[in-house]
Amino acid sequence: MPGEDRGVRESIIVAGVSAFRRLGYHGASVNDIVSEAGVSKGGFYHHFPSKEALFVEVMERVLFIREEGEPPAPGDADVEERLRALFFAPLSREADYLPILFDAIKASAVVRERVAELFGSYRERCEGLLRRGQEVGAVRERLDCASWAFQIVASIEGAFLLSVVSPDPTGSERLPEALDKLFETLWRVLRRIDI
Amino acid sequence: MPGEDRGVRESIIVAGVSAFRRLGYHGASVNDIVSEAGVSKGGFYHHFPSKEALFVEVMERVLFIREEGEPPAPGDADVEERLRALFFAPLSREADYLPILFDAIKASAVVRERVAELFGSYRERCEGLLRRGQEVGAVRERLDCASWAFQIVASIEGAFLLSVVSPDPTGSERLPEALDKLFETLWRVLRRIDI
Amino acid sequence: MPGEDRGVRESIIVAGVSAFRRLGYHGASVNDIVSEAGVSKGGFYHHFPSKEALFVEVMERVLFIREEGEPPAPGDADVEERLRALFFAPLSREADYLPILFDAIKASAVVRERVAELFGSYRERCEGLLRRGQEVGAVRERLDCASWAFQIVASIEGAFLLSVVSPDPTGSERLPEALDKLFETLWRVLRRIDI
Amino acid sequence: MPGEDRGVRESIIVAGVSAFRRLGYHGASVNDIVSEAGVSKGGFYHHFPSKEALFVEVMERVLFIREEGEPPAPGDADVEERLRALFFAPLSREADYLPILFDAIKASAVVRERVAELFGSYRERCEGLLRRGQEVGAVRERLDCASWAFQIVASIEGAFLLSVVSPDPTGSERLPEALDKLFETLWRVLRRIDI
DNA sequence: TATGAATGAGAGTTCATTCAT
DNA sequence: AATGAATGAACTCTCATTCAT
Repeated sequence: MPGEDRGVRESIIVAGVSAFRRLGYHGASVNDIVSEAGVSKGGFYHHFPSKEALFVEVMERVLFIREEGEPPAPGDADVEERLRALFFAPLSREADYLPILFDAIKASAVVRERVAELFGSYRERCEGLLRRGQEVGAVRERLDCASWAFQIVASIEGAFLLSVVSPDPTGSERLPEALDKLFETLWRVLRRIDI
Repeated sequence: MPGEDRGVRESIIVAGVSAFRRLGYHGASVNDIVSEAGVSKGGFYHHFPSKEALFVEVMERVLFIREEGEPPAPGDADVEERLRALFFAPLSREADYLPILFDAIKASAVVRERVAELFGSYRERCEGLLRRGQEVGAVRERLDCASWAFQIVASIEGAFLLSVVSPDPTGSERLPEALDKLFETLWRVLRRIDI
Repeated sequence: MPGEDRGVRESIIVAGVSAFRRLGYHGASVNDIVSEAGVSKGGFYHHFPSKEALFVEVMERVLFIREEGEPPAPGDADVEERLRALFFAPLSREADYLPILFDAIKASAVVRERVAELFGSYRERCEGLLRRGQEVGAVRERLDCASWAFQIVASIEGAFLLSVVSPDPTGSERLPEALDKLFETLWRVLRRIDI
Repeated sequence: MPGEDRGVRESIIVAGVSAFRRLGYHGASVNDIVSEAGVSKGGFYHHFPSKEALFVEVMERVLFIREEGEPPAPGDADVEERLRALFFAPLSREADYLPILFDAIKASAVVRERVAELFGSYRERCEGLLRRGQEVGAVRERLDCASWAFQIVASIEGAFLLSVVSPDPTGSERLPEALDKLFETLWRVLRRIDI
């Protein structure tokens, strides 16, 4: 029964998302996950070849920044809007997964590669947008797009990281606000011919 | 023999630094550490109550940004220099320890608290410096110092994080250069009355 | 459809022969076998009550020395020819199945019994042939046929065993040649009135 | 305490010998072995890196045919005696370990290599002895020593194999007697200029 | 007939920690 | 102070077999 099938897989993934979040990659045992999912151990390994494989799937689901919001804007001066959309897209993912990622990264080459890909593609999309801005005249001409793309991603990921580490709610409450300010500043810097 | 004693502790810490870096917090077993240190297991537990305790000590040593370089500047307009020093201080620490931190953070409340403290104090020092800059007139008056301090730390830590994940050397080679540009930009923004 | 039915059974057996050879009795899982056979797990258990049952069937097919080549010789002095045929018959079976047999023998009483039967019947046929040789005058009278039959079988099986274990091709290349020499010697010994 | 140390290792090996014999390589679990040895699982893995490693050690102990009984005979015509000693040496080892060996051989390359070595060295010693017999004049000159050495080992191992498989005690009771006859025959054949 | 998802006991192995010496 | 053998719970993963569909 395909519905049931998808149901079991799905419930394992959901349990995985929750268990990994609560306990970390190493802290969450397959037993934890299957008992939370209400599935037998054999069932788990019927659907996933390993705990690592489940984690990769969980990661895709939780961290992947969807491409939406970007392509439907082929216009002229909408570079700002598109950059803004890209900038705030990570806010939609589950912020507290960043440390868990790094919990897994030493244990799994696959995770390492996937994360590098993730950040790399994000950086590339930033860079592409900046270049397009230059063509259109919305971004200042003499600008090292690659280096600025790196910096943008770094600021965002760093903000996530800090908001997660800080145990007081003030820190995490500050996140959207901080990103807001960050974007305004960056945008000012980027669009001026001369700062 | 107190000299020997300190020698044993020290060699355990050194081995810990290296083993944790290579293998991560979970990946490095106490066996790995003691055999690298040339110390017996009993010796290890004589000096450290647990693996976690060693990790905290290793963390202090590797990540703690020393207060030095800051106090010797009580002058007037040297806020820029002091901010620059603070900004680049993390570069001297071992960059690849950031993911290892997150490997440990889920497994140890102590580590979690210490990391929060670490980032918190760094942010506070940034904020203090910015306020001092406002007093002296080196930083523009109307500036949310707390929020900008957050942003500065985020950019730095984010840059480290990306440089660690990216497998290509370009990414990590880019780090000092990127931080350089980041600082210049930020400083321009911070000091101008009007951007 | 009976044709299809036999086809499924057959393909399971063929896959079993191959999987057991490659991986051994314990090493070959039912999954390995059914996926090699292109059959579902349910299909497997429809045709065989257990993995052990399949192995017994595989064993029959691979190891059983067929009676053919023997009965069509009711003549007088053809004892030598018939003994020679019996002697070399095992060469036609798949030599590398001997260790796999022993892989299974501890796990299955049925296999154990069947193997004992197999070797027993071979020994009996040897013994019968020797006795017939005595009647006919082709084999020396005073000869402990039972004991010599045992010895013949031992030499053959031992040769197989060694040829399988030895990793260098010389060893296995030597097998037919060695059996040749062995037969010549034995035959000389057996047929002489006095050695 | 070195005495205690050797005691634990020893008791694990003894339990291994017994458990492997009763249950086979796959059938004997580490749990079986440690509970028979009265040792904890951790203790087992403190002394042996794996079940496979224990098996290799057990195998050495049970199957290795010690070199003794051979070197103290540098004389002239004692080739017969030395060959006889070599021939019957395997009788002192534990006969029923042969199938267990093959149970393990598919699962472990190390075991496979060690067994090949074992049989190979035995064959070489046979061959050397035959050559020495030729020099001394005790063995007929025109004799393919390599091929006969192979045949001797094959006969012995095959006899063991059969004696183990056959469930009736007659079969195993027959073993020393059969080896006796086998040796007499072989020796006659080997020493005669013309058979 | 045929499917393949589900089972769950049990496999080998790891590891932080303890403690008798 | 120092040793390293010993512990045992917990780990990830396997697999022959069952059974609802």
